Amino acid sequence: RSRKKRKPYTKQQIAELENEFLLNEFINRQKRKELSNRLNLSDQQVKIWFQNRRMKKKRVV
Amino acid sequence: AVMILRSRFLDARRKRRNFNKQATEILNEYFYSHLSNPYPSEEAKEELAKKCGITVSQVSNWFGNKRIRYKKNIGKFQEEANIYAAKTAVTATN
DNA sequence: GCATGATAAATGAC
DNA sequence: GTCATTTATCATGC
Repeated sequence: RSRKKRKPYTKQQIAELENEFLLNEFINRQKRKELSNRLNLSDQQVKIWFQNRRMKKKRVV
Repeated sequence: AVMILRSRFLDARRKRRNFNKQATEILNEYFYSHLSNPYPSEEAKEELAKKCGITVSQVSNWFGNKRIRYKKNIGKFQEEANIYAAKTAVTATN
């Protein structure tokens, strides 16, 4: 099983993800599904993005 | 558009500055003397950070970059590896 | 022009 | 879920 190549997201995708992150840092399945569908990202990608985003927030000291 | 420019401007952490030669020496010494397992523990990272005058995160970044770039092109680092191998060999005999 | 440090996707341990 | 990583990409130094 080969590793998926890292692909940077577009400004539009990031903007919408950030906007949702402001509303709630933990996204539920429902919103995750609708958001991933709208942004042409997989459900898994949105989930991972929120995880990484929470780590990033913590990292800023 | 303004937000994009602002976010990039605020991303000052990316304003990179090279480490001084002494810090690089210390990091390379550790890396090449632990080449079989170049994963310093949290305590080792803190010690390296203190010696080098950088943060623990910067130590982690350095090892992350070093591991992948070494693995990707061992030949390019061969000379460097020999230098530090000899250096640690000398200190070991003393 | 690449070397280098930092950050952004993606994986895996736990 | 967190979190240390791997990997590609970005931004800067020189």
